[in-house]
Amino acid sequence: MKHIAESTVRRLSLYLRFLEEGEARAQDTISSGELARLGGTTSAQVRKDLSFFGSFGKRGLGYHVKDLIEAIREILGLDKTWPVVIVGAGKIGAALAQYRGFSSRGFRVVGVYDRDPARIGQRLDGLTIRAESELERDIAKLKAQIAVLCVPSEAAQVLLDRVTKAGIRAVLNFAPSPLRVPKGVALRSVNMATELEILTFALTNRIEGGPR
Amino acid sequence: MKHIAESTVRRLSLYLRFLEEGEARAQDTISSGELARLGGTTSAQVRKDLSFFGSFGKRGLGYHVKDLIEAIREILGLDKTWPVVIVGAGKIGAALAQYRGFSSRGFRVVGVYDRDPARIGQRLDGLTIRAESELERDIAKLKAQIAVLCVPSEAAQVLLDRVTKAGIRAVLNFAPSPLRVPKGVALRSVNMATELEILTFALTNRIEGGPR
DNA sequence: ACTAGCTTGTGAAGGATTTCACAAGCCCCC
DNA sequence: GGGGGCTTGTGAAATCCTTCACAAGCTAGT
Repeated sequence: MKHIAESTVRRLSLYLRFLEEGEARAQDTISSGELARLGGTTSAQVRKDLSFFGSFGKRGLGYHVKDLIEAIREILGLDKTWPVVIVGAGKIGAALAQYRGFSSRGFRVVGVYDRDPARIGQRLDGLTIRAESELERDIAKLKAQIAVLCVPSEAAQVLLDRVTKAGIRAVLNFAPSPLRVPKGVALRSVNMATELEILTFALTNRIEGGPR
Repeated sequence: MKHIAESTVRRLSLYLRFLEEGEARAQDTISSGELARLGGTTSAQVRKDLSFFGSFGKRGLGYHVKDLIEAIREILGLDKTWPVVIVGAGKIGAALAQYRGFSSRGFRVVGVYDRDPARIGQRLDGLTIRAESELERDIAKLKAQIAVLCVPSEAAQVLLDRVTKAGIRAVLNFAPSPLRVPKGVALRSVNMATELEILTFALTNRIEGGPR
């Protein structure tokens, strides 16, 4: 397959949300124009995004909501349930472990890990915080391929190396430090300070409308 | 000033982190090549990014670490302290209110707000959770221009409208719903599910190396 | 069956961002 | 004071992404 831009994947995720809302309202079909309006983009963009993966619409009618939901779920890999482990049960890790928005989208948090003995054994929702030393065994046993890293910067690279060796293929990192991943492992980093800094840049430089 | 790409601002924030680490190690100068290696980009990219704002280096030598730190801080607007209000004291809001990574970068959380009477009055670090009804008065009094929105989707637009009316000029949103902002207000949204979905897309489509 | 009115899918154009490549400048050493 | 070895700053080229614009196709109504 041709290379797909990250911006395209991000928009597909967004369209999926609108489609699911439409489905909940018993909406039958939707046009590229309506999806565009909801997502703050153009109808051509919506059609182009979808066209990378096939042709899902009917000319004159638009897209059948249920069919398009199914198609995008499959494109994004959401047609199955993904077990996710959360590494680090501090404030952020604990918050994410209990975040409802994951389960509704096909993700299931199957383990939360920490190195602090004071935290091990505590319960978060239906999960018990486990010792970091169990990570390797659990990842293999649970066949988890996705890890969310919520540990301090100093510990991030070591833990990333450990989980990738144990079989993790994708990592969402919240530590504000650059990480190296082995080839074949996908990494995304979310840096809260950077997000705020993009905002202060906009404020400082008075850009009309600001970034999106 | 010419329009600056968001990707450029994001990288500047990253360079700043590396420069601060260099400063902590008493490093005196740094080349675009070294910054590029740390940030996973190219030296030409680093130089181009900086060139939009001026010329900060010395040929043959590189950039003076302290000077460049100061320059980038000024570009990003980090040469002052920004008061930030957090709206919503659920799991994510509470975690962010106590997040250390903000204060070290010039942000100061000056208020945390919730509508739930059970939460109002509870303490988070040095802050007391306050009633949402106090938002307008406090934003004016504290001259806060930045708000972090950590409320459920249904409440997000209403609260965004309220805080922008009260003087907020930039919003970092964690609710997974699209928001409309008045002109002149900057908005960024972080959607945890979308981040994971970009990863499952990469896993499903076996893209070499995956997204960054 | 034909027409009017939409809407898709997609090449081509346009715009934005990244990479290339090199002249110009600085430091250090001899 | 001059030369060698680096490194910056920046136009130009290349690549990537978005928007344009239109032929083709579907539905509904008559």
